[in-house]
Amino acid sequence: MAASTALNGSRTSSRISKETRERILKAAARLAYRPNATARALANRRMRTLGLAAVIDGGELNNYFLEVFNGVLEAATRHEQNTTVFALHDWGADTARLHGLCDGRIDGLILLAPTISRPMTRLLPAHTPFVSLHANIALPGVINIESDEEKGAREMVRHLVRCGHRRIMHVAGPTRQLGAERRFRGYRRALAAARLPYERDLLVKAGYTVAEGRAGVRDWLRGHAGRPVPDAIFCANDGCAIGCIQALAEAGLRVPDDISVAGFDDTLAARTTVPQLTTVRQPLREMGARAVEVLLARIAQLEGAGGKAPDSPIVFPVALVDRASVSAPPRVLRLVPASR
Amino acid sequence: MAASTALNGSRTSSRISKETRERILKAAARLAYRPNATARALANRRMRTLGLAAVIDGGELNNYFLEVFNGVLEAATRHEQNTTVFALHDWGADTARLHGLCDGRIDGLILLAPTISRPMTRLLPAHTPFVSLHANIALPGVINIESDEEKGAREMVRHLVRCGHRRIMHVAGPTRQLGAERRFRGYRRALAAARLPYERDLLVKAGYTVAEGRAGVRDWLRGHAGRPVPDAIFCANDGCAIGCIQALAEAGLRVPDDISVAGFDDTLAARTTVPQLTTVRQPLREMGARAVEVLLARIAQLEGAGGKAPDSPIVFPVALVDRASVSAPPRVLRLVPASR
DNA sequence: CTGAAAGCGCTTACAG
DNA sequence: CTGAAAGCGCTTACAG
Repeated sequence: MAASTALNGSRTSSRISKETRERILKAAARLAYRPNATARALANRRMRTLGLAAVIDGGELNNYFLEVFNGVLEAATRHEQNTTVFALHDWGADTARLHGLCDGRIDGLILLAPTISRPMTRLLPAHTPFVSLHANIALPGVINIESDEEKGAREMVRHLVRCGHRRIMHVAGPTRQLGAERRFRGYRRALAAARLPYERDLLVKAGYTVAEGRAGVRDWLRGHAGRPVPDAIFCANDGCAIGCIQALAEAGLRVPDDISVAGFDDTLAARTTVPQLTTVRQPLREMGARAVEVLLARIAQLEGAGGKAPDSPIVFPVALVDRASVSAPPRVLRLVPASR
Repeated sequence: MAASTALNGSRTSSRISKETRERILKAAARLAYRPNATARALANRRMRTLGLAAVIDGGELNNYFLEVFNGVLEAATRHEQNTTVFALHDWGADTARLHGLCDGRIDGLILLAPTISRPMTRLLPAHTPFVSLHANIALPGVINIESDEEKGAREMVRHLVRCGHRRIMHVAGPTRQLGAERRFRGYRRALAAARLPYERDLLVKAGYTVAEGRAGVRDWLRGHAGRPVPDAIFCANDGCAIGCIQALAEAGLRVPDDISVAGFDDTLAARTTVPQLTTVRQPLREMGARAVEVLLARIAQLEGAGGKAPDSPIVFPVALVDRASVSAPPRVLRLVPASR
C-alpha cells in the first residue's frame, strides 16, 4: 500500500512519511521496478490506451490514414496514452470485430471514416466511448469530426475559374460517400455561381485511389479522341488527382502546361509528387489530434471526472493551397491525342 | 472455472460435460459476455499485442513507415495480435521510454530502423523479446531483418550505365546510417566495375526526406551554372529522388527527357509521382510481416512453447523496378540553366 | 465431471 | 502515519 501511494503520488486518506517514501523510491530505483500495466489496468479499469479503427482500402493503409495517424499519435503521446491500430477490411462485416476490442484493452476508440449503415449502428459496442472522423452518418452518441468539404470544393473551382478555366472536369470519389458527395456538390455550386453550365460529360466517376483516378481519366480520354480536352480537372482527392495526372501523361498531356489539375486533402502525396499539387487542405493532422482530445474528454466525463465533451459535430475549416499543378489555360486549344 | 475452460477450450485436467458446456455457451451468448482482456493478460502474462517503435522523422511518420506498417498490421491481424505504435523522437533520448512500454502491455517489440549506439545497447529492457528492422548495429540477442541494399544500389547503377549514362550523380542519404552507407558503397562498386571514375563533385549529401533531396540538388545546380548536368542521378531513396526531381523541374530540367533519376525503396511515393520512379524495390511490406512472425516465434520460444526463432540476420532480396524516370541520355549535351 | 481455492500484481477504502 | 484486507476478472492446479 505504501509503495503504491508513494510511487503514484495518489491521494488517499493515507499519508506517507518522508522517510518511508524515500526508502520506497530508492528501492524502486535500485530494482528498476516497473508497475505491471495489466494489473494496474485491472484495478483501475483504465488501460491508458486508445484505439484507432481504420478500413484498409484496397489492401493497404493510405496517405489519408498516415496524415490522421500522425496527429493521433502526437496527441496521444502528449497525453501519455498508447495507441493501438485496428485494421478492418469492411465496416459492414467487421463491426462485430469491434466488440472484441472493447474488452478492457482500450479506453476509447476512434473510428476513421466509418461507413456504417443506419441499422448497423445498434451493433456498436455500448459501453465504450467513441469518436468518429469523417463518418458517413451521424452515429448515436458519437461526436463526429469533419471539415467543410463543400466549401473547399467551391473555393477550388472558383479558383480555377479565376485562372481562366471554363470547361472544368470533375473526377469524383466513391458514390454514396458523404465526403465525396459534398465535394461534388461544391463543384456544382461553384459552376452555378460562375454561370458555367454543368456538363454531365465532364463528370468522371472514379474513387479515392490512384488506380481509379487513372483508369477513369484514361477511359474518358479514349472515348474522346480528337475532341477538346477540358481546361482543368478538379479531382475529389489527391490520390485520384495523381492517377489523373498519370493518365494525362500517358496521353502526352502535360500538367499544368496543357491542362490544370487540382486535388483535395493535402496529404503527403500532394507534396511529394511532381508537379506538386494545388489542392484543398483539410487539416487532417490537427483533426486526428482533436479526435484524441475529444475522446479523452469523453472518457473523463464517463468516469464522472467532470470535463465536458462537446456533442455536436466539430467542423474544421479548409484552405486552398496553391502549388504547381494549376496555371492559366494554354493559348491554343488542346485536343485529346489519338490513343497509342 | 467451468466457464473459463468451456469458453477457451483450454486443456486442463478438467473435462466439462456437453450439457454444462452448452449451458455456459448459451448464457455467454445471451449476455454478450466478453472476457476482460486485462484480467486475462494478468493471469496469462500475455497481452496478445505487439509493439512497433518508430522514430518520427522530421515530425512525421513517412512512407517508409507506412509500407512496413502495412505488413506488420496484416501479419499481426492474421495471428490475432493487436499492434500498438510508439512514436519516439530520438533513439538516443527515448531509449529509456522503451522501458515504460515493457511493463506487460506488449508481449514483444519491433524496433523500426533503430540507430542505437553501442553503449546504449545495454539500456534496452532485458526481458522483452525484440526484433529489429534495418538496425544500424547488431543489437545483442535481437534478430535483425534487412535487405541486400548494396546489391540493389549496384544493380541500379549498372542499369543506368547500360542505358548509356556515364556521369552518374549520387544523392546520398544520412551520413553514418548503415543503409545509406551500403547504398553509397554499391554505387561506387558499380562505377568501378564499369570502369567509370568516381567523381567527388557528383556526390550530393542530402538525407532521406524530400526537402533534403530538393535542397541538395538545388544547391548543386546553383553552384554549377553553365556547366554540364549529370546524365543520371541515383538517389538514396524515393523521398530524396522526388525532391531531386522537384529541384530539376524548378531549374527547367525534365525527367527523364533531359536527365534520368532513380530512387530506392519502392514506397507508395514511387508509384504516385509523375513520372513514376524507376527504383530498387525492398519488399518492405513483406519485411514488416516477417518481423511479426519472427517476433511471435521468439515469444513462443521464451515461453518454452518450442518454436525456434532464427538468430542470424534475415536478409531479403531486392529487385530493380523499371518505370518511367530513367531513359537513355538525350542526344544533346544539357547544361545547368542559369538560376532564375 | 465439478467446484472451491489460490494466484496474477496492482489500488484503495478502512481500521488501528 | 502505517499496514492488513478485499477486490479488480480472469486462469489453473487440485481435491473431491
